Amino acid sequence: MKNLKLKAARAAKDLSQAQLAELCGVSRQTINAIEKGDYNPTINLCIAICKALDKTLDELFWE
Amino acid sequence: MKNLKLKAARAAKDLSQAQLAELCGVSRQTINAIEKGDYNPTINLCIAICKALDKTLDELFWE
DNA sequence: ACTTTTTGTAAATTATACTTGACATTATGT
DNA sequence: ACATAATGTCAAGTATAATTTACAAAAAGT
Repeated sequence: MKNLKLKAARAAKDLSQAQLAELCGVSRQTINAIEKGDYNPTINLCIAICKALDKTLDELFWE
Repeated sequence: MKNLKLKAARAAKDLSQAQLAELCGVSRQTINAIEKGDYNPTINLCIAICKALDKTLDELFWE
């Protein structure tokens, strides 16, 4: 299941997947895979993504 | 850094590390390591832990 | 005191998150 | 139409989350 909340939050900040990846210190493919929803990132990466997008874990990764 | 919020939430449910591990489908050592704080669990495991303890991600894993 | 449960910790293995590099496709702009 | 940026996806490699087995040390119970 795709993570549309993440996709929307990234769009709201006008960031590309590559730019968000840079901010989080991971590869573009990793961000793409998370948005696509076909895997299971670590909590530290989720936190880095949240901070980059000014969101909390519950806002982006809770059902 | 130890995850004391997790430890407290588990205590509040009167669950041992082994019982919580069972509920989450992981090993006791994994729960121990997360409480001890020396590593980086996946988001799916964090969510399983939250559900077992009736907490949200922000309550247990957000600083 | 003794027993039992719970916790802390370690080493070796397995599963999987994440990387790099590459290419195709879709959007956006001029 | 053409160029460029952005996204989707694959395959092979590396890093590390999570497992198993095992043992020692606290904590809790009787």
